[in-house]
Amino acid sequence: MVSPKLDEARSELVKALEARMMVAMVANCTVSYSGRTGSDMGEGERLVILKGDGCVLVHRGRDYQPVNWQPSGCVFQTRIERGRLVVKAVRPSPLETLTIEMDRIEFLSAFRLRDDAQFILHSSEEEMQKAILAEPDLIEQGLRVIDFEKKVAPGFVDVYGIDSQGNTVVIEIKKGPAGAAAVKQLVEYLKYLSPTEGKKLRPIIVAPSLAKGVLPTVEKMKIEFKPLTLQKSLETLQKRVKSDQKALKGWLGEIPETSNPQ
Amino acid sequence: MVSPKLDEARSELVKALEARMMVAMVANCTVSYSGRTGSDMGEGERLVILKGDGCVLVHRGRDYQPVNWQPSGCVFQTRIERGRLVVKAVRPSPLETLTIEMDRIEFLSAFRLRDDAQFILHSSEEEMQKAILAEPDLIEQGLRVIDFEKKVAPGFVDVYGIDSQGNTVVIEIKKGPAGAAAVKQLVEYLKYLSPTEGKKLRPIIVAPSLAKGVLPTVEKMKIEFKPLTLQKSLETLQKRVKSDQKALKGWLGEIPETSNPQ
DNA sequence: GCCTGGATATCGTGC
DNA sequence: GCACGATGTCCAGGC
Repeated sequence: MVSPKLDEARSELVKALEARMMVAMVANCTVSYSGRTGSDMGEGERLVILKGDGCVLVHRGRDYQPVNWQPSGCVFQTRIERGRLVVKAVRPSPLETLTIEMDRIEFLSAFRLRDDAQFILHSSEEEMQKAILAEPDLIEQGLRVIDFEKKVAPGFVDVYGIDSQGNTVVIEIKKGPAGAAAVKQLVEYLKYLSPTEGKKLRPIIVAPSLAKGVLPTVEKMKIEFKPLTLQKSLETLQKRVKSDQKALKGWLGEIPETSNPQ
Repeated sequence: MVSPKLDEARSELVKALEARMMVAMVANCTVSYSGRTGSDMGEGERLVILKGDGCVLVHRGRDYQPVNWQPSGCVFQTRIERGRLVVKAVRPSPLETLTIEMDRIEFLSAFRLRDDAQFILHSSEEEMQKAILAEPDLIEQGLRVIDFEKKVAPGFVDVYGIDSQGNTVVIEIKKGPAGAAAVKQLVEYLKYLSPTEGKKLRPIIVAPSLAKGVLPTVEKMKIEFKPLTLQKSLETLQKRVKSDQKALKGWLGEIPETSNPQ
């Protein structure tokens, strides 16, 4: 619908929302929010999106973030008042209300999206951990991994192992520059771990780099730093997949054309 | 444009992006992201939004958040390859790439949004702080505020003052239930502050309530708790505005019809 | 339900 | 550019 009248737009909107379709509209409007805090915005043209699960987005001409929004689970009300189409989205808990008042609708479109695909996020810290588990030599020659996500009092040790000399190795992984928080966390874990009799406890931070201020602390606490990037981890896992496929070839006599992750 | 051919869609897209217009399209597509981490998503219909400032949003049929996105400042590339319209959005720093491959476009629309309005957010914690600065008696009789957002080693003290007995008062404000983090933050600040000779240091948490588990810590650390809601703060500020207006009336001989905050 | 920790967090501010 | 704090953070997982 291009430039519909307000009552036409309203009936289309109601129909679409009842059918749980997605609605996108471009309209001149004001927007106000009241709930955990409040906001107000005067007249202007915006892209308004209402989804079938009861969420709302109001986008301006720029910025990735919506200027106003409402999460899933809202109840919608529409009415026409003083020459304006008013759309309210009320979220029950916490109680908050988004009110959009439109006086000129450039455009309205409703559609249903057929979409069964899975979204797969390659969480970087997890990939780094997988790479270390698959190839402990990434950290150092002779390291053997004993456990991972090992529970200690305040949380979980990322990787827990023993080096070639029999010392206990405790690894904290960070995907970005390791900051004070990471160091503090590792130090905290050390309080609850003891080395084998006559051996050492070797805390190691694995990350692409160390943040600026933490070097003194790291040295003082005798924490080692082993640089490892996400890139390198992914390469290692890739190689690993290939060598697994070779092994499969020996086993089954063929290599699958395409791998099917997840 | 409804159900355009890929090359028609591409030329319209290029034209719109060059004119820095916003483009919204509904298309069957795959999306992959590579950068700080990575993601992949198979075939499905989605709403794709490209804005004039170089940001991208990919929305599915539900959820407030986009499934994939790219912030402002991206460079767009488009090409047709193996019967698919490929749109790449590259962000230079940090280097990350979002790739959308579309094989069927249901719908494409380009528009320019005229929007000069200001967005006004009534940030709650700030309002509470303003209320305390305007009316220190909200906390207790005789409190005088010395400073706010006062810099101490790990951060900023929300409000810093002296009570009627000459003791130093350190206030941490929370708009919601004050949890362990708030208490820890306040305790941290105390390390870097000393009371006047012969006087006490009084740490106070100001919030609508205390979170469940923190009462023991609060008592142990001798932290005081003063309940204050956003509502009460706003009322106080409102009254303040009115009394300012009365003062103005005495001064100028009139009251403005509507206040114009911000 | 409350609380804790992670995020492709984003975004602003100070250095 | 980097580090740090605030966010209507949102969101999942645990208790």
